[in-house]
Amino acid sequence: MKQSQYFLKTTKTASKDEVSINARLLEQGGFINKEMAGVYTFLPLGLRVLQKIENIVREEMNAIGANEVLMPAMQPKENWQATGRWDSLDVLFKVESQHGYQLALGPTHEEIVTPLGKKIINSYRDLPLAVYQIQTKFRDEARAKSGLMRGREFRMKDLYSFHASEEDLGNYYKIVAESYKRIFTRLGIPALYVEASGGSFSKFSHEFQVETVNGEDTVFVCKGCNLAVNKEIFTDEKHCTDCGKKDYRETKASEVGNIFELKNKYSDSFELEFTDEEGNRNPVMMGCYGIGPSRCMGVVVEEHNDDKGIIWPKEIAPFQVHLISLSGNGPESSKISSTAEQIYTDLQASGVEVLYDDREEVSAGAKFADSDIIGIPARVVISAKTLAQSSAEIKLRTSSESELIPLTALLEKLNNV
RNA sequence: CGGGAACUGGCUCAAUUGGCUAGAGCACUCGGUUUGGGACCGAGAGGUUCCGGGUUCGAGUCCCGGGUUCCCGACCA
Repeated sequence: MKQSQYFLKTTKTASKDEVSINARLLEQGGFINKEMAGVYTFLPLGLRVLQKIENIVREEMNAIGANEVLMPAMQPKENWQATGRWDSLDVLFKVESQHGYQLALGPTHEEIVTPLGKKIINSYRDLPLAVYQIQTKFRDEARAKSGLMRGREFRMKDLYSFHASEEDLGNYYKIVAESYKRIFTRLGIPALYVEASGGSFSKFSHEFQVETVNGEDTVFVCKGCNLAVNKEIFTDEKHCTDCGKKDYRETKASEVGNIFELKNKYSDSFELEFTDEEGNRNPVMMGCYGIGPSRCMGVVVEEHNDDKGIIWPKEIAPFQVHLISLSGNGPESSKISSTAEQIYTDLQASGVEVLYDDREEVSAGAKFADSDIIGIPARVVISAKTLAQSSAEIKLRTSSESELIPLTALLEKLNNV
């Protein structure tokens, strides 16, 4: 992508009353634009990151046998009344149609997926099953805060599983937990596995929490095995569920995922049952499992930055290479431009994702500053200096050192950054 | 939803005790110069000072009501 044609504008200064790092850097870098408190546009650069995160989640969900679906954001009031949550869920957005009926904007999808399960599930032979979606959710938060960390409209991957027994549910729950650990590691935000309350869903649940100084949660981490406990259910007398020790360290963390054993809670509301081997009707055992990709994006920025900007982990960076041409107006100007152009073409042909800063009339310093805040892993500079040695300069965003690479070796080098 | 703070051009901020035609930097347009860390010179465009009332000869500034945003708390399926 040529930067001169990209829907992108960085700014030197962040909005004065934004405090959170992710909001400041993502807005300054031209990744997102705030429309209202807790509601953002994902600009091209930000959308690329979001889609990479979602694709990692998608890959891992597919790998554990879950089927992708897409359920509606607009949901019938009756379904929410059936579970009692039309009145009890305080963050539910209720929409009044001009034609006189009401509906809900989905904050989660038990009210859709459970009746949906009735269309597919009749027999124990139909079980187990798992479906997931990656979708925009709506929650009428009393207080949206901290950029992408708590929005009123946000992206969520929600997975629902259906089982013939609690035991089978428990087994799948563990499979999902392992899948989640892989996901967060791939995103560059390895997460703690945390015992927590289940809220209105279940007595207990497990959260995935990323240790970060600005975290909104407090967790206690077992020094023996690293299993953690959320402050909300922690007591001094508690022995670790996993290793039995009673030695913890306290830390701040941000929640990026949460998994629940719903069991028959929602099956009962919608009479989702199956016939077992003996011909008896039993409620389907359900689990639900959530990850917020947009929130994850915020947490990644909170964790991966320096005083100059964002430092994207390679796997979710919007581009792998930021190619910068410092063509200037000198005698070498056109040669520099044409060399950079050729490198850009070659990189694209070999499948490297490259953002090419081909802008003329922009100073070197401004281009470097932009490159730093955008945070692409590898920066490649073509200038009169580098061409004098038939080379390009490579600098990794994580490093302060740069390296001259002969143009003849550049492509191979960049295919392996 | 309780408490605190803020709101002036696209962005960041000025504006004395209530006083003249509301200023500057960034960004933008034109001309020139410049090209390895957010260059420089000149010219230009850009304003319902969040909204509505009130006090006053006079309100960006004071008072009342409302809105929005950020922060703390509550909440967090």
